[in-house]
Amino acid sequence: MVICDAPRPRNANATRQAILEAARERFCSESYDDVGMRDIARDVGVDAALISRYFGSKEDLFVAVLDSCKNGRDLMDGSREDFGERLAREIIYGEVMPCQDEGAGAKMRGLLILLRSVGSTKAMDVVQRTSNSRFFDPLTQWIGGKNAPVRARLAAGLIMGMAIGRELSDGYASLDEEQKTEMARRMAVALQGLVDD
Amino acid sequence: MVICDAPRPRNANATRQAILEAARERFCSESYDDVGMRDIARDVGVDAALISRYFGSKEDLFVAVLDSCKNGRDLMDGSREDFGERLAREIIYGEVMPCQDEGAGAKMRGLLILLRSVGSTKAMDVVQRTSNSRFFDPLTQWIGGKNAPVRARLAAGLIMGMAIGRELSDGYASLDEEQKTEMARRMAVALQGLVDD
DNA sequence: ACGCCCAGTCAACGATTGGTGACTTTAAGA
DNA sequence: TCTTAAAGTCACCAATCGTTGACTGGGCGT
Repeated sequence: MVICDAPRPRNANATRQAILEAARERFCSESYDDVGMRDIARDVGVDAALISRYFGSKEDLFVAVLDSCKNGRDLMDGSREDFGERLAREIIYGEVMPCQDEGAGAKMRGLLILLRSVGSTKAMDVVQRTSNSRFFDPLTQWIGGKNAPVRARLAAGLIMGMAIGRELSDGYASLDEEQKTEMARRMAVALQGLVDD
Repeated sequence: MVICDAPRPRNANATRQAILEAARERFCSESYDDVGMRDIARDVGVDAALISRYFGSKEDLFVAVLDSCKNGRDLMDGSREDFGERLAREIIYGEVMPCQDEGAGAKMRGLLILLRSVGSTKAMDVVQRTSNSRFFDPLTQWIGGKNAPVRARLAAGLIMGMAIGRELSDGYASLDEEQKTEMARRMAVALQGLVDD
């Protein structure tokens, strides 16, 4: 997205970071398969070969990206009481997608990438191997209480489902403001119920 | 999956149907991108060129598959009262995936394909163009009542989210039987609440 | 029994993919 | 200023993709 015409200063560390950020941006707005090394390279203003050089393979880069983002852990910041409402607003009212750099939507990047990866067999292998320690376990611990694993998984599923639903419905464009409010309300209740219970 | 060594009788219509079924099977267990024309052809026991010949392009084949399957409409058969429970069991207890030919899981093929397509840009274009009339509208009508569009979308999102969650958690292998039961119960309640309300 | 039409095969195409090794260029230290 | 290690580029590879056009062979009508 951000192409800088000025020649980038020769700084391996900064370049590596820039690649990581560009990849993160790509991976959360397109699927694993749809993202090409050359796309990322073009975003950074660098040759694609450099990415292989720094990160090994595309799969390794993907893992590095998953490691670099917050995987929804930020969602657990803030009060427990309005978790449902906060998250529902984040999902319904467009602050989630597209993911802007360091913007409000940044919170859910890890989840978005998870979501985008559902299709690809290769990406799912990676995600499956790491999603427990990376996402479910922290969420489970944060939720706590009785049946925490079950509630955490339901909550995660709910969140992802809503994100997909939003995607499929083109941002709920066909719903009027009242319906959106109703949707946010219901979703907040459902989520909060899983946190509290 | 099903490879028949015996030479298939020369019957264009039957072959066309066989291709459609094999493609449906593939598309609901792998993503659009991961499914290759050659894979489908091998399943049927036919050359890949024949598929292009019969269906035009891969995208056209995908549309034909979406048209040919029931898109979850079967879910609306049976009583309204235990919809939540039926569906929850279907999702949690493995009758959904993998989709078997004409088996219990066949009901949700359309949804599964939807799910598998989330990643691919090309497949999503197709799905987005058609998912309203194909899926959301019938569901909305079946659900009926106040805020039907909102409730239908929430239900669809919930279902898809649970399916993804299951996928990510390798069929909830890490949950014991009691936890699975609890999960099914909670999910049934959530779904039924959306249908009834 | 012959011939024809069409179901199906085969080889190859152009494009695109991730990845590799040799090359060039830059910046920093002596 | 000269040297050198590293940063970055370039050309190319092997594999795979969907798709095409020329070809083959079997079954049906006559």
